[in-house]
Amino acid sequence: MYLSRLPLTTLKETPADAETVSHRLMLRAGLIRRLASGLYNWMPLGMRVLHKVQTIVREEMDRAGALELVMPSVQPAELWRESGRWEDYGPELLRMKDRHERDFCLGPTHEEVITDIARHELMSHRQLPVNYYQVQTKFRDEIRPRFGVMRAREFIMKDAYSFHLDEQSLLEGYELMRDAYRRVFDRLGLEYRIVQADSGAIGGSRSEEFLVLAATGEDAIAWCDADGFAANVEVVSIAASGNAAPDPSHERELVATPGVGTIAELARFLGTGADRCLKTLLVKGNETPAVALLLRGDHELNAIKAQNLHGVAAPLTMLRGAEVEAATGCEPGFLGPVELPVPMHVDHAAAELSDFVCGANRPDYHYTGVNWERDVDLPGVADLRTAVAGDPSPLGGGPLSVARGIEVGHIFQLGTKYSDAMDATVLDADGNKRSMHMGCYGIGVTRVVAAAIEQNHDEHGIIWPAAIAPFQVIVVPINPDRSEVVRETMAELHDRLSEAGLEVLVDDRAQRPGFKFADADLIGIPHRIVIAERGLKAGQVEYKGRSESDVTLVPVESIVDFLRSRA
RNA sequence: CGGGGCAUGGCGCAGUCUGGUAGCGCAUCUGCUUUGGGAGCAGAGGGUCGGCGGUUCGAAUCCGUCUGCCCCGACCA
Repeated sequence: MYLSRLPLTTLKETPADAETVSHRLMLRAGLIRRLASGLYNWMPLGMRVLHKVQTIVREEMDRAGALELVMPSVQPAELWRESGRWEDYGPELLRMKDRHERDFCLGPTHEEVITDIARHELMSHRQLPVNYYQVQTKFRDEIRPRFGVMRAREFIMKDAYSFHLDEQSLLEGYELMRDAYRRVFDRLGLEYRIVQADSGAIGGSRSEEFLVLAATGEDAIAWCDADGFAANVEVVSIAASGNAAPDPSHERELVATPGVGTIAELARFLGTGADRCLKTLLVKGNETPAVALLLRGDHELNAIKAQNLHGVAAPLTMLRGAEVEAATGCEPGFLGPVELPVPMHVDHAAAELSDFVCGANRPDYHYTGVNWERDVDLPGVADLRTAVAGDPSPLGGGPLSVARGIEVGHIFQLGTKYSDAMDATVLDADGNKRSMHMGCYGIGVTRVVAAAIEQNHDEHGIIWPAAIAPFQVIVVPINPDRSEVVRETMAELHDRLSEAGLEVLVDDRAQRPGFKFADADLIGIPHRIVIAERGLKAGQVEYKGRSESDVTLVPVESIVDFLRSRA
């Protein structure tokens, strides 16, 4: 393809709103254009990348025996009522009515529809197992779309759903998908990890995430090389250290702390550490208006763990200022467990504190030198906090490391959650009706593109992994309008490389060399060939790989073989 | 949803406080020159200053209201 025929508008200036590298580069390179918040147009160059990702995904799904189909993105509400998710899914589900006032939604995922298909099409255990998949547009009305296509509202997902007679078969199907996913991400050329994960709104039992390692990732993963543990930090359980709280050495004292309402301010005000303070968080309860959660000041509450506690309403909801006052008689910022009139849970680490600091349930006052049992009964102890680097691995192999990542794939064992709710059954060999066991498996196709850029770029632009580059080779003629031999060689290389099956982009625009080099680097084509009059005198053109700094001279006639040896 | 901010040619911004004929850079078009890392000169086109309402002789600028967009935020207790 000749670049003069591709309206490529690259931007020299960085768009103001783009925060992350991938978002900036995708806009600057003309891969995407924003239509509205969280909604993006995929321009021709970006579409080529998207196609390549989709092709790899399809090839590996087909190889694993999955069957492609496509389901509507508009879905009738009845199905969602059947599964219970019309009520459960919340405002992320975009709902609408048709002209007859019937309820519909834009599909954020397709468990309901596929289960409906399965209960009509699958009757006998002899048809199982089956795995259906599609590559299709999803819509999730995110609270805050951001980072370009990384967290967009409309995005492309490959979703697959498997149906099995029993748990053993589900396990086998799950492993098959796990292997297929590994092949997909290996072929994409991405550095990733597979980690245990929370199954969230999709439901089911076991699930694992595929995370592309990148500093800008929205997820954090914890792992231990010694024992092979790896999980999303939000699901890492933290055992009690086994250390009892040291004996009290201070008397409890009421201290005036005017206006000191945060842990950071408190620690500074008292000249102590946040890890010597107790923070008291009030959340909505399901039996009482409020439940208090007590954590060490330097620790973070883990929402998933907290909402599984007895008495805590799910999803976890923090109380607002007025609600806190109604429940405790004190404004936020000065709460503590001493004589607090609400049910409480305390984290292991907080239960091991002695002589700690906490709010006095009086505005502008805290207690110091507080001790469990002596000053306040120790509430139920639980694992409430999110793991951090250095916490012990649950498998006992030593301290955990923590890194950030981008979730690009997620696989679940759903079990019979949807098949029970929607009566998706088959007859087994004995003629008995049995709910099918289900698995579901997703890859964020559009997000993969952004993740690839986060992981592969430099100060000049994108450096595409070979498998998903929009073109493999870019040919840059120097001043073609002034040199007939350059012009001829340009046309010759275009034809020869194309015939050799290479995807070639020829920059025949009437631009100066520097301009073309800058664009070639920005759009990240892996292989670059420069045609110049001076090299042609020796019958040579110049080759440079996108991530290399040195140029190689190659005879014109052997350029195809040379490129093949590099590809 | 709460808090903060922004809205002025295609993009990035100034001008708003202190009302008086709408500007800069990039991009686009034409011509000449230039030609190995985002060229120079000359000229040209393109904006009802987000919408509506108000104040005023006069509004991008002041007031009200609506809309859109961006950032931060379950961490505060």
